[in-house]
Amino acid sequence: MARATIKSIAKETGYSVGTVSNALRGAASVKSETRQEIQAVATRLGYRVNMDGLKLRTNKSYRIAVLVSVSPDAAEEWEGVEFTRILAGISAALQGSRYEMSVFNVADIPDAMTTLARIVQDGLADGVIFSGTLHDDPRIAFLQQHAFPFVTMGMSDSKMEHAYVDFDSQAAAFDATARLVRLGHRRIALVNPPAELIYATQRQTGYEQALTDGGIPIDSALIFNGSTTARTGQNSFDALMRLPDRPTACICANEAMTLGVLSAAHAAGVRIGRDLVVISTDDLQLSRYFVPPTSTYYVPIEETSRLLGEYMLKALDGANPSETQKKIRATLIERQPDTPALHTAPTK
Amino acid sequence: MARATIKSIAKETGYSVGTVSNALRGAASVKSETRQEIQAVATRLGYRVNMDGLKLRTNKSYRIAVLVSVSPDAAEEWEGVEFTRILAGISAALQGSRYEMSVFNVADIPDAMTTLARIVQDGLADGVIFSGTLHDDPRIAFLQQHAFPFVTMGMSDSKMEHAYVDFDSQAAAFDATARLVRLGHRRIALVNPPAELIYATQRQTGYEQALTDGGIPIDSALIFNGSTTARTGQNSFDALMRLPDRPTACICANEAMTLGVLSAAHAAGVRIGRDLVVISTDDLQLSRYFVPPTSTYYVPIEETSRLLGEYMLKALDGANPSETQKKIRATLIERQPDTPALHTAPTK
DNA sequence: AAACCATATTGAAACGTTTCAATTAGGTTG
DNA sequence: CAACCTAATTGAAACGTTTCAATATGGTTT
Repeated sequence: MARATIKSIAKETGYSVGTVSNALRGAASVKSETRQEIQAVATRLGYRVNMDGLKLRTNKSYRIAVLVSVSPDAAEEWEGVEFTRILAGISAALQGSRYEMSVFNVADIPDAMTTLARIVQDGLADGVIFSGTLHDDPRIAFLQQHAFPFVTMGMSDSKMEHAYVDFDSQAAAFDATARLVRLGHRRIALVNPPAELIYATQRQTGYEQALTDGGIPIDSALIFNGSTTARTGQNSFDALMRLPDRPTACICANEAMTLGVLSAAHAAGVRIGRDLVVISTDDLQLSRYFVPPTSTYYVPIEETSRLLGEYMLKALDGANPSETQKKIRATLIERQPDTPALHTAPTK
Repeated sequence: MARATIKSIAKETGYSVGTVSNALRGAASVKSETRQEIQAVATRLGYRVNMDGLKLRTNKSYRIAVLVSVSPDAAEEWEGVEFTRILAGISAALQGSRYEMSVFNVADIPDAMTTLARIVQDGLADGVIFSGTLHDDPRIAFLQQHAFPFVTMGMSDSKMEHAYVDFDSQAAAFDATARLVRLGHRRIALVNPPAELIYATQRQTGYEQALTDGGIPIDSALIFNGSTTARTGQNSFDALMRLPDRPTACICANEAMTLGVLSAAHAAGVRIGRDLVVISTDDLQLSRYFVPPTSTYYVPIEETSRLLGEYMLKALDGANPSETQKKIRATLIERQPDTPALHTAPTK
């Protein structure tokens, strides 16, 4: 039993293929009784549009490209990003639309650029979603220049407005820092993503603002940038321990970095929660299983990525950028007792 | 400048579309000079086949469905599976072929079954890849019944041969257990995935065999099954501690479970490496950052998943199942000193 | 009753590809 | 030279869809 097509419905109902096509798309030119009759037959026969025919005719791809970065240099490392959940959220949002999600693995920014060029030129997709926005992001510039629809995870510094879903990293960093300051900490380290990332700057801004509000001078020796891996956390901790005036607290950007800090602290015999208070941002709710568990600012990743998909559909529908922008606040989950700063810094 | 098509190449070369089509596919019926001439023009014009036209004509989808399980009940948990790397491996293998990878999110087995039904009936894909094979796996039965090509990550107990890539879980569990037995451990716990998974059985078989070889009785109170999450590790540890005769070692199935055990041990004041030796299997190389780091049997996940893609292509090419089956050995990475079993079990 | 209008439907072309029967050209055999 | 064979190429149909000019139908206005 072959799949029902417009042609088979035409034969069944006696109308022409043109009418059936128009009826199925709910065109006003078709008399409403006719439309209902045709639609009834269509559902009876279990008609589902053949996207290949549709795409061929319309020259649209009905595809949303999702750029997923798999950096080979971090192959031996874990970057703490659960892309599965992001993809799940996006495809959930696309459910019911004619669009489907298509995953494009990219290694780095140049690779992303060539991929985007292919997508735009060869019409591989009708829209793009990607994350990790940079300062002067070349991907955004390219897509805007070609008037190609896209949604980013993370906002940008582009002059031109565009669709995005962002975490309020600045607010989270501010809150975390202010909280530590209130507890009496004056030497607070920031373990941050690479500086070219917009949200690294956002975090640093929030951090510095809270310090300034608390009358604490900013010390660049306490700020670290690196890939969001455990190794970076480890390296940062080791560097911190070499400082003459050691920090009593540390704010990490994600679970992987936190894990690295805890790991290095354990190796160095530094007691987390007493000698060093660690607080981080968290998508996977993993920090509750750390030794010891750490307090985190939690962001619901799946819900967030559903928004990515929804905004993509809106953008393809020609929506105004202002309707497709959202900043999501993280919520604090406390797992460590509010430990005040100790007066004496730990000695190795 | 529109994209080159067979038609435009026909016009350019003076041959008919039929000849061009045959030439581009390297058909022997086309004279070799003609073929070369046409192919030269094709590359000059940057011709790339339009898959929509191709698919419409051939009624093939040129698509490989990858079933990715995103269980909503584990939404708040981390299952320790890095699907990003799996997808990257598969799409790397598909690179250069005409096939593309398509991600299908499924919540559970029934959901997977309806998804598979749609894939098979509506021709959504030409082949399927999925992981987590079960005893009497209904997915495998369904696909075999419909003679639909597929490759599994993990072998099955199906009577009919099929393509798979598997880790040698049994060997890894055997080695791990035997190693602990050599160190004098006699009470060894096994923290295992749900029993319906084939590899849970494989692990248990290896474990029991090593115990039997060492003359140690098998105690079912030391065997735990549950989702591969940190919570399961935590729960297992708590149950272990309630036993009158506590274990001195524990073998975990993945990083997430290991993390849960470490976390619970920390909470209970049990010293890992002294009171309890933990060893696990590991895909992400994450265990080296645990507190304390744990020894693991490591499986290179990206390379493994590239095989999944390669076998899929072979299977679509009608390859014999025997050419598309592989069992991969894990390699031991030691991170804890070889701690012998203590005589006195820890008291809480 | 002729002319016009609005509404509903039709028919055919087009998107890019493969496939296959039919055709052509050239060579070999009887 | 007629008949046949082989090799190379052509032409057209088909896949499922949209789109749009053309047509048909019936009603209203002049």
